[in-house]
Parts: sequence; structure tokens; C-alpha cells
Amino acid sequence: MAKAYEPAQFEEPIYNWWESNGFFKPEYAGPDAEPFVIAMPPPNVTGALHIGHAMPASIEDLLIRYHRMQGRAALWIPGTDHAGIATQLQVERALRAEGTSREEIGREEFLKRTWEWKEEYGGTITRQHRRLGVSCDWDRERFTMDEGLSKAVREAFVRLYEKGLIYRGEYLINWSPGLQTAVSDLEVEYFEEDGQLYYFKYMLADSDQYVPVATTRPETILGDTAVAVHPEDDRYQHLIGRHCVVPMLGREIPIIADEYVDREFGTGALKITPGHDPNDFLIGKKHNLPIINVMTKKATINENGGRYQGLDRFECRKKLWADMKARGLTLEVKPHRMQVPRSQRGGEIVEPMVSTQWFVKMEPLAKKGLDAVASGEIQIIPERFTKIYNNWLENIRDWCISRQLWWGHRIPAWYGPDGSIFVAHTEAEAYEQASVKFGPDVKLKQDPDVLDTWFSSGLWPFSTLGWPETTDDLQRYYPNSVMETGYDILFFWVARMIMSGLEYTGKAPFHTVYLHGLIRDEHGKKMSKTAGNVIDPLKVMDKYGTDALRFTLLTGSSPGNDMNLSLDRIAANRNFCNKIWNATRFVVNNLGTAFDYGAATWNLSGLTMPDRWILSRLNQLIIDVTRLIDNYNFGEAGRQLYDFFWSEFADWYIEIAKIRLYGADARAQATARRVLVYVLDKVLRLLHPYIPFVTEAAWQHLPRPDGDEALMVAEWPGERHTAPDENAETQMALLIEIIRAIRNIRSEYNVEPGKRIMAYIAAGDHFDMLFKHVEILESLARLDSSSLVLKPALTEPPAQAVSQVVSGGVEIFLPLTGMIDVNAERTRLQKDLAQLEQRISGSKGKLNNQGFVQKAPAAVVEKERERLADFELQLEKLQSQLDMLG
RNA sequence: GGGCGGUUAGCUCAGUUGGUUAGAGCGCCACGUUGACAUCGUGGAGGCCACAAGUUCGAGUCUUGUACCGCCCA
Repeated sequence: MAKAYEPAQFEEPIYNWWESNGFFKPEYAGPDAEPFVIAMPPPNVTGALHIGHAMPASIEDLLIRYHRMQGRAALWIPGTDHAGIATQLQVERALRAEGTSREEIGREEFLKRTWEWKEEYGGTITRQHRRLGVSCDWDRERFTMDEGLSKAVREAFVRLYEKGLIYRGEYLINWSPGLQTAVSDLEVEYFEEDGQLYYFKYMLADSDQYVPVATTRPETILGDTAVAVHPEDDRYQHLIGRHCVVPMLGREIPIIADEYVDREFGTGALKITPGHDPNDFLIGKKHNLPIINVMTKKATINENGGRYQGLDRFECRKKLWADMKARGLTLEVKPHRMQVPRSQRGGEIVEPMVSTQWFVKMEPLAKKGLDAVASGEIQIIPERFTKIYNNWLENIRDWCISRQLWWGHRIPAWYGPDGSIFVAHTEAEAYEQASVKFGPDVKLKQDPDVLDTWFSSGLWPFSTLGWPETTDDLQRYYPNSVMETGYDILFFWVARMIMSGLEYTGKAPFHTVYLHGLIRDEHGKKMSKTAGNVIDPLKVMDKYGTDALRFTLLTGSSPGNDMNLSLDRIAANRNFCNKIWNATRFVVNNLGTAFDYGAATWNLSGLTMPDRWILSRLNQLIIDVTRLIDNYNFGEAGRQLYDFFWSEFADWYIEIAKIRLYGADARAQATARRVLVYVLDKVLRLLHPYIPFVTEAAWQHLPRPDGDEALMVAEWPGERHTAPDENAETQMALLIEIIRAIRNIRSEYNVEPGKRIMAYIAAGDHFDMLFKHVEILESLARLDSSSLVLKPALTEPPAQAVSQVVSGGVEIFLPLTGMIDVNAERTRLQKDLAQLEQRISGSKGKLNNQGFVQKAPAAVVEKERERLADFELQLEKLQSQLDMLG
């Protein structure tokens, strides 16, 4: 093995080896294995890998590898999303660079170009994904616009339509003037921005009085169809039912009463523009007001705006206001904080506009979605997101699914000569339907729009398995097991998958939803190109290795919480990988030539206390890690593995094992080797789902029984070969405490690190144990064996010595000739004494408290008693040491 | 306006059902090239667990309130 951990040397070859051996395929587990299935959230097909992909990839791969090692038929389906708007914009940008446009080249040519674009860039993210070590079944890779998945989309559309759950209608939608398409409510974000509140006069039609009205958007005055006041507002009550005149246009509109009006806001009188405001739209419906659309699709004023026709909406605002001012219709303008709706993509201000679009009627679907979670059929982790999920579904609005784009699933609806609609799986089917009504020569026109990308991704858990066909895969791997994704797409995607799964397949698409947080920079800021704080996962993997990145992501966060990622932390975890590499290298290099994996050298009676200690700790680790992963606490499980490997196995067990490895006792040597290999093998298995590459690379160097060719398909540790050994754990804790105490003194007195020193130890009740392991003491505390005095009690402790009392009343004296400063020693011991006395009084306080003794569990009380006894023993010894100093 | 999350060491974060002296990594200080590892080892310093009240024998952990930061929904 190479001296240093160099992940670049082995990551790619190992990945290729895994894949070519078919380990990623669920079939490897055999036909009887219980499936464990995850559908990968499909990244944008033309996107590039960013840090936001690394988190889900790491978590999902961990889950998949863990369950695979537990013998499940683990299936992880990869794929990509056509990402309607995003992809179309990319291609349009390319066309612009060529001096042309999609309108110029036409729909057919544009789609051809987009497919070419997809073919060219589509593989990038997939290739990059592999570097993360994802063990997904690439043979089952899917794309949302594959023929099969497109068929699923049409099937879903037709079914919903036939059930009356899809309809076409004229409603107020969110229009994106730049993208020239409608977008759904979810694709609009609201920003609080500085704006102005414009106060002006709504002149009454039959008098020279006016109603003062305030608005944040004067240009919408052109579309006003009423002025509303609160029915109980004394200021305006007498005006209800009268009419006023739209400034500059002269249209007469009624003054109506509605409780929706907030008397405190503005002037208490509200202008109503049903054509360009969602709340006004509802009021307009309620009062049967006409809807006037004053804007074109480019957000310029249309013919309904009179002389303002042709102006951009913001120019119109200025011009109209100036004209009104000239006529004496304005009152004042005040600064005002307002909510501005902006497109999630592009950031332009979205215009509420009345338009004919396709909608999904959500209420019946939402009800199913709510029930599935309420009944526990689907569990959301972390649990608090359940409330957010419920809240959204309980207040759901119909989903606008048509998009005025070209790239996407074309809406399977055809129009007859009189506008009648034929929704069908295919064009032929539509003609068949139409010919019944119009005869065989009918000409149909397909709806030009495509579907919202999320409509197709909502089918992902089953469309990837072949639905609507009843394929073998669908039968075996549906429903999926876990849906793992970011909480930011809980509504966009997860809720819709649940609803469509229940609707189309009659089953919840998965039993668990695991939501991870977003990745931010090390100080919690959002990563962005402009802020320059973007961490590129590919560069990170080049520099530190994939495992370091994965381990950092998996242990640095807790479910549902955002994570601040820093390169320092990744470097630290690279060091951990190096530790694993070198510990393995040590073990492998010390196995000798005759290592036998079999039982011959596996002699339980030959186990030493440290052997039993590490085996006991390992056993507890297996139990804890398994439980924690089962509970989706990946971070905690990972940290426990880290601590065990570094702080127990490497720092103590390996150091102690060296004594036997370098010693002359062949049998002891064999036992140490056997335990080293055993523990290393198990802990590499436990670590494998986190850091697959270094564990596999290391494991390949270990001797192992026949049959297991790769760690990634080796068995998850489960059997308990040894019972928890409390005895060994207590003894080891004391041994460690003594060694640390001696090291501490050495360091404080600046004793040369390598120097063997003289020591006296009064071991009390622990004499037998310490005597048995005196070599460990000598070796790790660097004591001079020829002069070491280890006895149950010292009749004559050295007069000039640094002393210390540890647990169990064990006393240590280090006669550091010529270095002792009696005063400093006294101070040190007195400090210890004071601390001890404090603990004793605290402990006594507890035990004298009747409430504690009577109500606390017996084990806790007993533990406290033992603690007190030990403190008192230490106090006694410490006191006599102080007395000796004089 | 409604809801949710966060506040623990200089920095970034853990802390499962309440139970020894609250942990880690990085950073900091001192020492160190002992036959796995300087991507390392040994030792050390560093915390009113945001604040207040409550429940309890016992609270970082449970309840209520307050402050600040962030997010979602309207």
C-alpha cells in the first residue's frame, strides 16, 4: 500500500470495477431479496454538477449501500429531467449568439436543436455524478422525455381529464412577460421592496366630489372596474351604489361595499382591477364585475388603455400619473414597502393576467395526499415538515399546468373546427374521436402549449419503472422505499408525486420522505457566483477525494437543517480518510506471512483485556450505528464511527497491540493480529456507506474469508461475537486515565518525550489488573521498567516526587530528580483537592436529598454512591500526599 | 398576519428517550522526525448551553414568555 492516502489513484478504477461487476444492480441480491428502492431526484439534463447535487447523492447512496449490505435488492434509479424553461432558455441563448431566434427557426427546428443540445450536454451531469460514487443502476437510467415516460404523461393527462380533474379555463394566472409563458403560483416569489403608494381622486360621476384612493400600481387604473369600501365605513357609506369615473378613460364604474377592504390601509377606499390583481379578481367574481385586461403578453398597454396603448407597464405608470397630475386628480405620493411578485427564474416582475390555460383541480388529489400522511402510510422526516405539508395541501389552489413553451410534453389536446376539445393518448385517437362528430375529413389542431415540467416529474417514482405498462420492474420495485430530496421542493415535487402516485397507481409512491437542508457557505450565506463563495464539488473531489466530501456532507448536518460547508472541514475529513488508510496499512504490514483467517488463531481464552475492550466497544458501535442509520440520524452515526476509529481503535488499541506484535510470544502476536483484522474489517463495513472508496480500497488489502469479493456487497455487521464487557471497559478506562495522568505530568515538567522515567504506583485494589498490563503502562507512558515500583500499597513512597491520584484511589509518584518545585507541587495538589472537595459536596448534596434518593432510578442513585466513594478515597490519598510535602 | 427553524468554545457545528465533570473539527499554546500516519503524535487553554420564569429529586434537553437571526405560507 502507498504511504499516503491518494484517492485519485483508486476512486475511478474502483467505481468502474463495481459497475462492471453488476454490483449496482438489484438483481445481484437474488430474486428472493426484499427490494429497497430510491428514485433519484432527476437533475436538469443540461445542467452541471454543483454542490447542491452532492448532498442528495451522498445521502441516497448511503441509504442504498446500507440496505444493499443488509441483503436487500437495492435499486437506485438515476435519470435526468428535461427542465422545460431552463433548457429552453439555454438553447435560446445559443440561438441568439448565432444571430437567430426560436421564432425565426420555427418550432420543429427548435425542438430538433434542443434535442441535439440535450444529446451534447446531457451526459455531462451523469458523468460527473459518477464521481460521487453513486451506486445507481445505470442500465435503468431514464429521461423525462423518453418515449415511455412521455407515454406516462399522456396517460396521466387523459385519465385526469376523463375524471374531470383537468380543465381548460380563463383565470387570473401569473404571466412572465420575459419568458412569455404562464407560471404556477409556486414559481412566483414575493420580495419586500421599496415602492410608492399613490393617492389620487376618483371623481364621482354625478358630482364634483371624489373618493380618495391609494394604489401601488397606478397603471392598473386603466383596468379598474369598481371602487370598493368597507360596508361599515362611515366616511364612505353614503357613496355605496353611486358611480365614479376612471381617470383619463372616462369609464363609469360602481362604488361597491365589501368587507375585504381594510379601513386602515391607504384611504380606506380600494380600487378594484380584476384583470391584474389576484385579490381584486376574487372580489370581481363575487360582485360580477367585468374583467378588463389592459396589457399585452409583453406587458405593454393594449387597446383597452386608450391613449396609453403601446407603452410599457412602467412607462405607462409615469405617463398616466403625470397626466392625472396635470388634471388635478392626484393627491400625494408616499414611500411604501410592498410585496413584489417576481419570477423564480429570471427575477422579472410577474404580471397577474387573465388568460386561458389548463388547470388541475387539486382538491380531491390533495385530500388523498393528506390522508396518506395522516394515516402514517407516508412518514416525513423530519417530522415538523408534516405540518408544512398539511398546511399547503389544506389551502391548495388549482394548478396551472400549461406553459407557453416549446420544450416539453405537448398537451395531448386537439381542437376541432368549432373549438371543441379532444383529449387523447395519440393524434390518431383524437381524430377517431373527432370523426364521430365531424366526419372523416375533420381537421384538428393540437394545443400548442406544453406541460409544466413538474407534471412529468410528479410521475417519476412509477414512470421510471414502466408505468402505465404493468412491467416486471413496476411490480417488483413499486412502491419505492424512500424519497430523499431537499425541503425546498416539498410542494413542487414531493407533494405532487404523492398525489399522483395515489391517483394513478392507488398506492403511496414511497413510505418515507427524507428531506435534507440546503448547503450554504461556511458563514451561512447562500452560495452564488456573484458572491464568489461557490464550492465546486469537482474541484473539491480533485483536491481532497470524494470520500472527504461525502463524509463532510453526511456528518456535518442534521435532517432538514441547512448546512454551512467549509473547506477546512473537508480537509479534516480527508485526514480521517488518511488515518483509515494508514491504520489499514499498519495492520496489513504486520500480519506476517502466516495469517490465517480461520479459527486456529481465534482463541477466545487468549484475548487480553484490551482485546475484550475493543471488541466490546465495537459491538456497541455496531448496535448504535445500525440503530442511528435506521432512524435516519446519519450525522450522529458517522461521528460515532469517526470517534471510534480514531480515538479508540487507532489511538489506543493499535498502540497497545504493537507490544504483542513486536514481542516474542507467537500466540499473543497471532491473537493481536486476529483482533486487529476483525475490528478493522467490521468498522470498514460500517464506514462503507459513508466513504465507499477508501473503505473498499483498504478492505481489498485485508485477508478475508472466501466468497466476499467486494466490500460494497459484503454483509453488514450484525452478529454479536462478544457480549458487552463492562469489566474490560472499566479496566481500560482506568488504564487510560493513569497513562494520561503520567503523560500530563511529563508534559508539565517538560520531560523529554522519549525519556524512560522512574515511577512508583500504589495500585490498591487494582494491583492485579495493572500488574497484568504493566507492559502497556511502561510502553505508553514511557516508564523505565527496571525501576518501576508497582505495588498494592507503598510502605515508603518517594519523598521527592510529583504525585497524582486518579480514579480508584490509584496513586502515582514520579520522582523527577532535581525538577521538583515543592511549592508548585503543593499548589497543584491543593487545586486538585479543592476540585475534589467540590465534587464530594455536590455528590453528598444529591445523596442527602431525599427526593433524589427516593425518586431517581436505583441505578442512578447507586452510581452516585459509587462516585462519592471513589471521590472520598481519592481525597484521602491526596491529603496524605499533601502531608508528605510538608 | 399565520407557521417553522436557529441561538452551545474564537469559528463551524453535534448533543437519541431529562441522569457522572456539556462534546467534536478547525483555530490557538507547549513539546515531539519512538519501526501506520507531520494529511501525524502527546499534553494544554477555552463554555452563565441567548435571556426570564416554570415543571422536576435533577433541565443544554420539557413548558411558557421575551429578544435577535433565518425560512415558509398568506
